[in-house]
Amino acid sequence: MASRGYHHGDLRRALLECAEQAVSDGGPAQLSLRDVARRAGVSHAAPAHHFGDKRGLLTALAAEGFAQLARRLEEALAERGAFLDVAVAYVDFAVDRRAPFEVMFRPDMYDALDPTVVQARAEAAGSLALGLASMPEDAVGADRRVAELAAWSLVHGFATLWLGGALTTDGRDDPGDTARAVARYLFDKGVGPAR
Amino acid sequence: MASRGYHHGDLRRALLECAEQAVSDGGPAQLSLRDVARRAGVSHAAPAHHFGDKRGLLTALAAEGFAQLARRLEEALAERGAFLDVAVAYVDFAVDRRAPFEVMFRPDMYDALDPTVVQARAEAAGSLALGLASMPEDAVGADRRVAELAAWSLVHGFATLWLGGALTTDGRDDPGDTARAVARYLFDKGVGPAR
DNA sequence: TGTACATCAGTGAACGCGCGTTCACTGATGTAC
DNA sequence: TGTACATCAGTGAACGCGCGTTCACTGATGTAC
Repeated sequence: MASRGYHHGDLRRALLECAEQAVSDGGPAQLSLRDVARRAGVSHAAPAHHFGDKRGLLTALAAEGFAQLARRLEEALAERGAFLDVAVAYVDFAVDRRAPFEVMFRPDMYDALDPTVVQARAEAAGSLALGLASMPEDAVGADRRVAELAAWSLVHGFATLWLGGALTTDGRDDPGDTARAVARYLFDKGVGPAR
Repeated sequence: MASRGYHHGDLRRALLECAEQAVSDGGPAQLSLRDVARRAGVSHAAPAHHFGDKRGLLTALAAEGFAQLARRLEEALAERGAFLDVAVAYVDFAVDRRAPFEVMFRPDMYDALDPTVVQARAEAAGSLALGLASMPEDAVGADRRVAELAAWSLVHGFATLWLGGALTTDGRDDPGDTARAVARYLFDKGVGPAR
């Protein structure tokens, strides 16, 4: 636990945080173990010691990301109780936890079959579906599977476009607000101004 | 125009096609000029000769992609005339022109301000909006801008999730069919079975 | 029909760089006695 | 309280590799005369 000296204390944690920063700066593909080590002020061989190899580091990042997304969606559902809030939470996660989000949906870059990843991802998907289940029956329609897919596509697409800089922010600059208006659109057409 | 010999004929075209293949194989980030040259059976300095540098090649790829997307959306609108068809065309493009699609929405990798790119992108966006304009007034609702955003998010999200392998194809394996059901959901809830 | 010349598409050698991975090592820590 | 030892986190030198870019070049083509 000594923060200085030969032993770091919690280097694994620190490396993950630096990796996240690195992904934020240059995207998942630019990530390099040496850069992460540099950011953490540690020898370049240290990351390999903790994660085996580059793939291992990305796998850890993805697993953490899914776990946190699941937690956030659950919280939104528990606190607010409506699908709209879950949708907004999804977009919020993508925006302020951009790095893990981008890694998570690039399964070719990490071990997507890693048990930790698989479980965390299932939890996140479950929360989203649960959010949808809170909608009144007639708003969801006949095919619940299609509704789930549409809901996921909508929030995921909005988040992706936003992150990709494809959306011009004319006027409203808070993605959460815009996301709410868009998500509301899915189940309640003809809304007035957002919020 | 001689296809053999020192002069290639249309090496620029050939390089773009090889680049697309390379992106299909390994993603945009893996693209390397040397690999593209190798695929085209040409010296590794040749791509630089045509595109200046790596960024130039990706810019050309993106410009072509947006132009083709715009064309496809226009065609779908002209032939079928309904928003649903435009939505399906968007997803189809993403699926069978995966490589350019992935490049297009990673604007940090190329020169997004390139005039050719800007124009082609605007055309594509216009076609999508036009598709939406074909919907009856009461299906679109009060805020057309939000409707456009929702529509784009929906198709883009679906396409992205599909490409990312996030969607388990239980049963229906044609993305177009599923996309149609999902898109229909946006404006016409409570549909029965897809198609 | 033939010759000189300009143009430019494509070559290939060379450069320096950052990377992932390996491996023998060393320093710090905790535990057994 | 002190000593020996096992454990393991982190080091640093070394390797081989593929990359982007540069640059003087060469071969093919078209055009002027």
